This record gives sequence, structure tokens and C-alpha cells, in this order.
Amino acid sequence: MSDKKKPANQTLRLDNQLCFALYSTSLAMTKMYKPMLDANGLTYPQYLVMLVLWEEDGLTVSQIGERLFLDSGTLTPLLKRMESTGLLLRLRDTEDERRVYVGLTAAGNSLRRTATDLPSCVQSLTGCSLSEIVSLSENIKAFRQRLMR
Amino acid sequence: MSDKKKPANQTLRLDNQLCFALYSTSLAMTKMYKPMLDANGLTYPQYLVMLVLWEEDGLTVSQIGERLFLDSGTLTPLLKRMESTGLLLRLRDTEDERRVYVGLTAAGNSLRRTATDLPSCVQSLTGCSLSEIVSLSENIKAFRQRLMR
DNA sequence: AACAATTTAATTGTGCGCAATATTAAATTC
DNA sequence: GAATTTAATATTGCGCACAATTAAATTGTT
Repeated sequence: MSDKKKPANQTLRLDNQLCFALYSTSLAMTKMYKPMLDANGLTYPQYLVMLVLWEEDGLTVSQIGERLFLDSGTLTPLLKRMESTGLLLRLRDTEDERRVYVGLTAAGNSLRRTATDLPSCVQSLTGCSLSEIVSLSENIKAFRQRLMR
Repeated sequence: MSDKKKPANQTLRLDNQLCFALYSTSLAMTKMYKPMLDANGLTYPQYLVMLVLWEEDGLTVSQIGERLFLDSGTLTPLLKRMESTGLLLRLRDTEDERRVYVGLTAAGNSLRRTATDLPSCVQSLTGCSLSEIVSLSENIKAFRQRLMR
């Protein structure tokens, strides 16, 4: 019985997979955010919804989904939880009653100020320069563009 | 009532967030893999476990977790599902009965051959050169290193 | 007007991801 | 050698993601 390792097929090696680099790094990023988001009563996907609404309030569920690349099966329960914690309101459009508009409450709006220093916290925790972060971010977004065609 | 947009706080803009670039691109990557993995009866996290075991069979749950940065709360039910679909076996160590070893079945091993052309499929679907993919992957992994310190 | 097609959101069910806790077993200490 | 500590896995509960389906309302066509 030799101590046989499989012939190291480079194409299938875990550490060569871009998908795993993305997957594991995204999860690591979420873990880094978690304590700061906990302090603000948000989960990470909820934080993303807030980023969208802080940019432009009063969007429909599907408009939020377009921005975040998430569907209603993900967003509906998430938005309901956020409504129950008082961050936003869900209002059915009276003109087209299929639509549901999502609007920030005063609490949701004021949370913006405390969240402002969150990205810089992350920057200092990683020890990366802004230009490094911007460059990596742009490269990843360019790759995402190609994936989504 | 002016058509007031919020002052465009650049630090909180969704499209400037590296975390969202990672998050959305990772999810997009998983969606790209999905049809190919479906054809092989695997989910994406299950595919990652297979990559680990194809490199080195007979690891414990925690060893798999170290490679994938996932904990037992994620892996235990996932491995049980994979056991029930016949890809692997879970065997408690008789020497230290706290350990559970995970070993591939013949079916799990043979799946490796059909999976070999999966990464190249992804490459052709994205239209990226190998060097582009390698470079992006290395940059992301270097960033992950910093996050995990 | 009637009816088909389209749009939008909600619902249902499965599989993660992870924190917190429990359980079990081995190792260490007293 | 009994008790404590440590280590490894399992369990529970919550919150996503997403496919598939359903429901409801608008639009388009005849």
C-alpha cells in the first residue's frame, strides 16, 4: 500500500479555483463586517438593502433586486424582517397594486450617519490602501460583467 | 418639493463597496456553475468538498473545514446529504471516537473524471484568458489573507 | 368588452452559513 | 484514578439564496 496521492490535477486543485477565491473571500468579508453590523442591528444583506435605499429611497422590491442581483424570494422575507425592526415601510402602490414600494423610516435614515464610518473601518482592519481596494474592486466588477452576459 | 437626491456620499455608494463586488460576483459565479453541477448531482458547496477530497481522501470533518473555512454546523448536514446520495462515507475513528473520517466512494471518485472539464467550461463561458483568471484569483486570495489575520 | 399575455410580488421548499449550545471522548491535572 | 479541562463533532435555530409555483393586476389584442 503506497501512500498514493492522486496525480495533482492542477485544473481541479481547490486553490486554483477563482470561484473558491471569490466564495471564501466574500464569506470572510461578511465575517469582518459582522460585529460592526451587529452593533447597528443589521445583517449583511440587510446592510446592502440600506445602501441601496440610502442612495435612492422609495424603490419597489424588484428595483432593489435589480441593484443587488437578488430576487423576491430572497428580498420579501428580508424586507419584512427589516420592516418589523422599524427600519423601513412596505407600501403597496395604489396605482398598480402589484408593486410594493419600500421606504425608509426616520430610524432607517438616521442609521446612515452611524454607518458612514463603516467602510473606513474595514479599510483599516485590512491594512489595504484605498487604491488597492479600488483596483481590486474594479477588477472583480469587470469580471462580474462578463459573467452576467 | 425639490427632487432631492441624498448628497452622494461616495464612501457609502453600493458600487464602491469591495464587499458587494465580492458578494455579488461570488453569487454570479455560483449561478454560472449551477447547470453544470446539477448535471453531476452536486450543489456548489458540495462541489468544493469534492475538490478537497479529490486532492486528499480520508480527511476528518474539521480538516475539510480548515480547507474550506467552514465549520461543522455547515459541513455536518452537507456531508450527511452527500453520504445519502452515495458520494462518500462518514466513518467514526475507532482510536479517537470524536473524529469522523470522510472517504469517497467509487461513485465519488469516478465523478472526478466528468468534473475535470468544468473549470475550462467556466473559462470559455467568461471569455477570460487563463492569465487574467489566475491574476484575479491571486489578488483576491492575497486580500483574503489580510482579512483572516 | 373579452381574453390572452405580461408583469410583479408572494409563497413554498431545499440547502447552505454560522452562532450558540450540547454531547461525547480524550487528555491533563491534581 | 477521579475530576477538570480540552478537543471534535453534532444539534438547534435563524437568516439568507434561489428555483418553482401561485396569485393578482395591468396591458395588449382582437
